[in-house]
Amino acid sequence: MDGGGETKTKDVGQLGRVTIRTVAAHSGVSVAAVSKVLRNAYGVSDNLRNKVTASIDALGYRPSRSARGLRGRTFTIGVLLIDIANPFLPQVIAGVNGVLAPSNIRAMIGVGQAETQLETSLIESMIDYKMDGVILVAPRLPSDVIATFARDIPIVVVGYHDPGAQNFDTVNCDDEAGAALAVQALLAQGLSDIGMLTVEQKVCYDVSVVQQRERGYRDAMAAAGLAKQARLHRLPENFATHDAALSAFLDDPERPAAVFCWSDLDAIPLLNLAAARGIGVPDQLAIIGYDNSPLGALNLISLSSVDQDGQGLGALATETLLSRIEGRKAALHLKIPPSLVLRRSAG
Amino acid sequence: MDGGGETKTKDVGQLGRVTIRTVAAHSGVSVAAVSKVLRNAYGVSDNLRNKVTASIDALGYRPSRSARGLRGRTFTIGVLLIDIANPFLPQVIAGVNGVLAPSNIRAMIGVGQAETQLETSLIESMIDYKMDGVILVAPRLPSDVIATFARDIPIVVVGYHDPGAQNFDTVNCDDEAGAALAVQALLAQGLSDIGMLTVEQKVCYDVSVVQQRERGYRDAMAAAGLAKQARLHRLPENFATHDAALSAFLDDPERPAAVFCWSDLDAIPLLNLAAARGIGVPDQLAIIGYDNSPLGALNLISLSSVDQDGQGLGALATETLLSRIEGRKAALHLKIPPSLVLRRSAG
DNA sequence: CCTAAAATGGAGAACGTTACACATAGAACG
DNA sequence: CGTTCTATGTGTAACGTTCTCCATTTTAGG
Repeated sequence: MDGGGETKTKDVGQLGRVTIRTVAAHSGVSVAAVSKVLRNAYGVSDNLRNKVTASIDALGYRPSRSARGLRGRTFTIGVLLIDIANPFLPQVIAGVNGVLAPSNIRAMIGVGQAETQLETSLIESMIDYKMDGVILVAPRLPSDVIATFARDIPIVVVGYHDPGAQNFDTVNCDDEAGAALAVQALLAQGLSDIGMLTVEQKVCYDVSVVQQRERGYRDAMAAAGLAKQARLHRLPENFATHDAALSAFLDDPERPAAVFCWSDLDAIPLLNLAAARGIGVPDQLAIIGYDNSPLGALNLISLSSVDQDGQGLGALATETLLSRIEGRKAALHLKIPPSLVLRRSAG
Repeated sequence: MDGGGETKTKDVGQLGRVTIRTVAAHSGVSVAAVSKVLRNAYGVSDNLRNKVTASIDALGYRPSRSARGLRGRTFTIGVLLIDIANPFLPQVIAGVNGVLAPSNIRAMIGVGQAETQLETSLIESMIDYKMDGVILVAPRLPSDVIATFARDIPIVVVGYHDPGAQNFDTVNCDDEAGAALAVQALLAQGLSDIGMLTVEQKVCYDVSVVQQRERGYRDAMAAAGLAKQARLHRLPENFATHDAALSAFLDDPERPAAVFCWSDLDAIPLLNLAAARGIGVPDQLAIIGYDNSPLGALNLISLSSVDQDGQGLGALATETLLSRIEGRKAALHLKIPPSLVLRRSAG
């Protein structure tokens, strides 16, 4: 039988793709039995399992995900990223891949480029591919649109504060607490003239991390008896115009002595522009960013920043999605705590 | 009939997924006719096409990619990235997405994390999903392994110099020319004591961009009559130990007056470490990197760097893959020219 | 008008796997 | 030994679409 098996291996190799039928013939059992082994279904003897597993190994069989998608699981999850250049996102992906590595589940990533139509199209592609579930990272989609998708596929959303959602899960850093950490650190340094640089976000503002960070800033200022001094400086939505807006902020004669910036994406350019103007950081302007991106750690930049543990977020979102895929219906809304990393720009 | 069509829309919405059978019934034609319309196949009258298209729109029908994968095209291409944190890669992805945007083809990305096993597993997933083709970006896979995969799926490889490959295409920046640009710029500044910082790469060194950049450096030095002075300083393969190696390079009493660095990934930390040591850049050490990553443009860093047009690479790779998917068999090996961006670190 | 060629639309099987129903063998119990 | 229960393995249809073959209709030319 073994010799025959080897002969068949060679013949099969010339006949095209190894299918479940090939494995069944090779191990002398039915197609349904092979399928049961593959799905780890109940009602399989050890003997049969060993026979089938040996044939799978000998033939190098891999199931077709397309065929599986018609009836069962594909062992793939989709991850939709708002864009790929944000230095926070590699950490999230590392967290996702870290959880999946020991399994046969793989992550496929779509990059939405902060365009609602492309985001929608990519989610649809993931549904049409019958992926087992989807993680959305900072999507620009209204909650009811996500809920509609959630009828077709399990969904976990990261960087999206919608605690009332019932059809999908959310996993977030506690952005209010993060902003408060920044304000408190500046206060602890004797600074009280503390502004916040935020950014315009017309789409989905109510569920955005931006709104949460603004609220955290305002509440922390109020808690310190500085509610009247709290000031938001709002950058325009179009990222390409941020340098001009940051320059205007720096050149404003009423510029605060310290600033909490909504993201390292703008804190680092701010620091850079300040240096070019001879504005001393932190002496004339203390700066705290958000995300603790790796480039902020460079000595030449040395940005203080709130760390939201992107890797932890990615890992938790993945575990949450896997539990939803397994059948959980009740929505989970999870928050992880931020931390503050102090560097030269403040403290 | 129109009223009946509307009634059916509502009923179908309650019966689950809209399938090709739903569309056929709605438009009063056969399943095969609808399929012909979807595939833009020959033998479809305008009248029938209009009827079917109207039904598709009315029902919001989207074909199942799983089902399509069993027999036809899925209109999805896979992109395998070596890792996601490399600042060059967002440009590549932007190039890919730019070419695909007007079509219904979508890109799904896998992140290999420079691990051969994970890379292999992700490519297999893309094959098992019956994606139409795959772009591999700087893969750590031997040429014969890629050729084996290319028997199952159209492949274009980026950042991988294998001009003899017959079963897959390559799209690269001319890395030799890029290195030469850097050397020539330093020579033009009167510098002749020019070293190169490169990195150990045991896997696939022969096809690597590293080897090409080393060769370009050596040839340019030789062309300037400086062959004897050409020196490579090799960083270890483990990225986590690069800071220590860069520090050792900076502390070496025989440190050259200028250095061409294989990548901004190490050029920026080098610049950072030099500043921390009070080493004047470019006066005591001129530095040119490779990739022209966005952070190198920050005033606080201001790194001179070879630009390899990541976006152009991504776009060209995508177009090349699409032509291979359409049936081209002859291998293409394309190179695009680099350019040099001079900033404060050299120039 | 007739004939031949081209265009059109449909029937039905293929694609590769899963899930369900059920026949049968083996185990447990009186 | 006979009956009941449990475990195992199999047959077969479903899943949603594409592809091939071919019957019929339409078009073109004499």
